[in-house]
Amino acid sequence: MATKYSRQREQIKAYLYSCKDHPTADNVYSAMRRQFPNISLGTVYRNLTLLARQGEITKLSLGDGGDRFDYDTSPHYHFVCRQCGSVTDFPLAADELSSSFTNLSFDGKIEGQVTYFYGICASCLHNAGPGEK
Amino acid sequence: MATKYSRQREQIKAYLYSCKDHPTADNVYSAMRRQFPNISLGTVYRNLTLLARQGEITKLSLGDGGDRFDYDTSPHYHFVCRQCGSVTDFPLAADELSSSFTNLSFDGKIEGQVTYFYGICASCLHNAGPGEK
DNA sequence: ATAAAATCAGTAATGGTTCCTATTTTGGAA
DNA sequence: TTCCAAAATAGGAACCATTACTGATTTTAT
Repeated sequence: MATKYSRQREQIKAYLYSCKDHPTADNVYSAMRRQFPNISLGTVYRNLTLLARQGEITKLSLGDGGDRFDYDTSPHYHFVCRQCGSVTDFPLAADELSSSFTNLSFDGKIEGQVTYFYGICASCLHNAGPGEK
Repeated sequence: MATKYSRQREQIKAYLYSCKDHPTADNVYSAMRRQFPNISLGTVYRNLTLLARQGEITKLSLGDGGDRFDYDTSPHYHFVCRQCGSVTDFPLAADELSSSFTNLSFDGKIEGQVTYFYGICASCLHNAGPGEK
């Protein structure tokens, strides 16, 4: 259970911290193969899961496609483009949403909330103009 | 493109409308096999997808496990129990949350929002008391 | 140095979902 | 009614993301 050092995990973390986007496990795998040609996809998954469990990164389950991973663990929201699939940070302060439900009649223990927005991103909106695909 | 009648789809819809929980495609498949022993899982998926596209039901993608389907298409939220996996309606009026983000500086087209809550449901909380599994 | 524990690469297995094909059902028109 | 094209079906293969298993390798405390 004690976590030992591993070059692979170190690089995975470094890669995530260098990313503005929100890569999938497969994106990370592709990037890692440049440095570790023999790295296994399982290794990528294991380390992403471990890092997420330790709170060093966040795992995003945004419906379609694979899960994504975010180096930014501060509370914030995301926007998913229905057309190109891109995931970007959403400029809405996290607690603008999450504050209102403190005293409602719910009998279970509320631990958290998942919220994301979807639609068409700016880039796809502009490219759609003159009828191109 | 014109939708034709089908007994299977009719029964799938009837089953969903009789459900208080939020069954998965496989739940629906199991239920349908009682009436159509040879029904195909593909048929269930195709019809659930069709009904969702036509707005007669709602498809819920709540992270873990398979998608779920809800006969109630009115805007409302859900609570997912992290322990038993149950999905229940969440007693928070939908527009208490969804109103705040009209005039923020976002350049894309916002079409919708996905929000759900997670934690431990009342039943799991109570059963966990005396140390049983 | 050494040995236990953690991690690894490689690969098989899983679960949920979609896709394909030949056959059957539906619904409008002859 | 009967005929026909479109839509739907059952069955099964294929697909994708993820997890599980294995025996070899690396890390780290002694």
